Amino acid sequence: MSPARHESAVRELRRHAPIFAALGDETRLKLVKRLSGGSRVSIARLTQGSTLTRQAITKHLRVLQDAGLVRGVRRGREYLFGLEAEPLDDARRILDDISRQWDVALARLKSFVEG
Amino acid sequence: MSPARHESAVRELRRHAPIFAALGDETRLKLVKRLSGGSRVSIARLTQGSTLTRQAITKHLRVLQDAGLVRGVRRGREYLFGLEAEPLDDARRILDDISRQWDVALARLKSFVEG
DNA sequence: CTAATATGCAACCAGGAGGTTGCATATGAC
DNA sequence: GTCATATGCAACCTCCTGGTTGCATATTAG
Repeated sequence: MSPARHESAVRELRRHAPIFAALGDETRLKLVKRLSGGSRVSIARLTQGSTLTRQAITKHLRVLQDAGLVRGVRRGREYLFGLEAEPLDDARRILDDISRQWDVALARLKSFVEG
Repeated sequence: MSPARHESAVRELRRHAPIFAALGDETRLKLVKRLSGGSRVSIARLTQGSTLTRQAITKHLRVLQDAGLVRGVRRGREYLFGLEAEPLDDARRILDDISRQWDVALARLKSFVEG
């Protein structure tokens, strides 16, 4: 792996850590899951059924939006939030990379032990 | 989807949010990536090359360990840390589920628009 | 117009996160 | 045995997070 590639990997981690951080809260994870159904939902509706305040939900949505996981559009007096797939895919790719590297390492160890 | 299945999904989110939270820090993400190479590394060696203190790294490792992402074993005066694949796979599964649900929703929308 | 609804903004609060320093202790090397 | 190395523990600090309440504002409904 070239030095250039290694640097880009580090930059990649820096870019992606906030995505995981945004997902690292139960409330936000629930919101993401809810929005993965495809519909755009208002803050008021997202608050319904939660024990939290509307403002708390609003803050969580802002965190998700800052991480790019969600995007809100105004419609009349409402603000509708919908999922954004791209950062989710980025996060998946990171985890896949790590798991892949891990599997390779295990395979190498196994072949070393056996051979 | 039965109520029972829905409840288990909520419990699943509660269990998995801490994994994402643990990954949601650049330093910890770097540590995980480093350990995905397969070797067990001591705290001292993990600290080398970082601008942070050994104690800071130790704290991060503890967070990762609490999330189950990493496990440490004592060897002599050292404490060697290695990756644990299972929670990583759990996190991947969650992301896959969400992406899958999202794709289904998009497909449904598309077929609706197209007729 | 008036009332209800949906959101925005700001202040405030408690607790946790991330980091440091200092000192103690266990283990390995010579 | 002595010294260097690797780690543990505790106190402390600052800043951010997650949450609240209160009030202001915009928009839709009747």
